[in-house]
Amino acid sequence: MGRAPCCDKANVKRGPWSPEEDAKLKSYIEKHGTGGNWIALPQKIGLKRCGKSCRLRWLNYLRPNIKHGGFTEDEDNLIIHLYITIGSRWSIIAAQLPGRTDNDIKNYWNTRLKKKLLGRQRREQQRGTHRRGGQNCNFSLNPRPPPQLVAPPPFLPPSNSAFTDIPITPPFDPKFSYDQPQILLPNNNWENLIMYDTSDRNISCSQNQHPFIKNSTVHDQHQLGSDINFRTFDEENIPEDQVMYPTPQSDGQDCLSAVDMINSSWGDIISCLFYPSAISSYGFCMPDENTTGLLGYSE
DNA sequence: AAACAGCTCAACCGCAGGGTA
DNA sequence: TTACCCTGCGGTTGAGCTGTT
Repeated sequence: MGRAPCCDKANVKRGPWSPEEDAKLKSYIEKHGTGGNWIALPQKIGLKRCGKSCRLRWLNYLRPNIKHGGFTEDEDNLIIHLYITIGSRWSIIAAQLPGRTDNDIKNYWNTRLKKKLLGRQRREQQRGTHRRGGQNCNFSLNPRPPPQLVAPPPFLPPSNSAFTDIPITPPFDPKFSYDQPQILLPNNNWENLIMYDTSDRNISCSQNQHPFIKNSTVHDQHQLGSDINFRTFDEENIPEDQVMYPTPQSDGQDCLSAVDMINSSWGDIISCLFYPSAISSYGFCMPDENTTGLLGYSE
């Protein structure tokens, strides 16, 4: 038996939306909201549309402050960077670009940006191997690794710092995932946890503090034994002068800025940290059997 | 002017996962 | 625990537009 359809396809209109339909939907949602039920919405308004279609139309077209087309160079670079870092997670990428929808970005990537990046890659290859952070670096347009990462990125912790490697022994806690990332520590002490990026800059993270926001408090932080599961941060009303910006890298490949990160959930950021690609700025190391982690304590 | 190819992007589809009875 | 409903997501489609021959 097949899956039950979400609506009666014989009795719903499909295809492009008319201005009248747009007006009906927009006016209703602006007055009453969605009511938390998209399926029931079209019947309430008297639209012969599937609830999913209404939702899509609102989110991608009618919602206020939507921008269409005209992507800036900065937006291009951010999309490329995020795609290479986290793959085709369009909703997360869209969350970093105010006014842009995941559908728009997906279309833009598939029709133009991918070609642009391929062109850039070809030019780089013609000029020789692209170098970054002192290491050879070839990136791929299929960057998202399978869920079980085994090979660590090319990164070594700074040799001259007071740094103690903490062995992280696989297999990972099965709770580890993109969406509920965890940092596994060998004990409960995570005072002055240090995170390194690929250019040896460090970002200190004291207990209960957002690593990029001074004097911030971590809410809903779960610590079970040696597992720390970051979940929710109070991301509103953060004074600009309280945000610590990681400095741009000398090779021009900027890392994600702290502000960009604040606009998304911390889980997304940690995902980036744990899923570095060849040119990811933040080089958390996914250990194999012989590597130690890049989590460390200052002394 | 017509035919064709390539491109764009709105819309659709099916699946996964969360919530709830 | 299970079944069902709903939402959100990423992949895909196809109508319409634009450029080329």
